[in-house]
Amino acid sequence: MSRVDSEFKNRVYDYVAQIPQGRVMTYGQLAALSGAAWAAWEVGQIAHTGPADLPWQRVVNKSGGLARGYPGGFEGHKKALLVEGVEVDTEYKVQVGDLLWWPIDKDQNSLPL
DNA sequence: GGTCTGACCAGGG
DNA sequence: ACCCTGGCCAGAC
Repeated sequence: MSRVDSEFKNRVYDYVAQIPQGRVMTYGQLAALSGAAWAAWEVGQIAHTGPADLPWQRVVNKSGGLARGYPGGFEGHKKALLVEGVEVDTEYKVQVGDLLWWPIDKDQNSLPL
């Protein structure tokens, strides 16, 4: 069995589904939370091949950069984010420092899962 | 079966 | 700040 099994995938799906509108998460973050910190790349593949009804536009890379392979390319990704009220600069990046979502409530220090 | 690529990341030069 | 490398894995040829 592979080290990145369907369990990992399902966790990624769960986390992505829980990202609130207007916030973002990173690939590495999702990978680490799902139990495979080295599998950030896998998360990208999962995003590419996974269910289209999940808000993949809320997933960006560590620098806030958008995804090449998003349907419609950078433009498509940018548009999808703008609809949600997320500002995207001319370099196709978002302010990840302000918008990054973390499933742990920092104030209450509790886990929603 | 080997080899290459990829919606990535961290570290070193 | 840039470019390169190693890491690890799944899919496509």
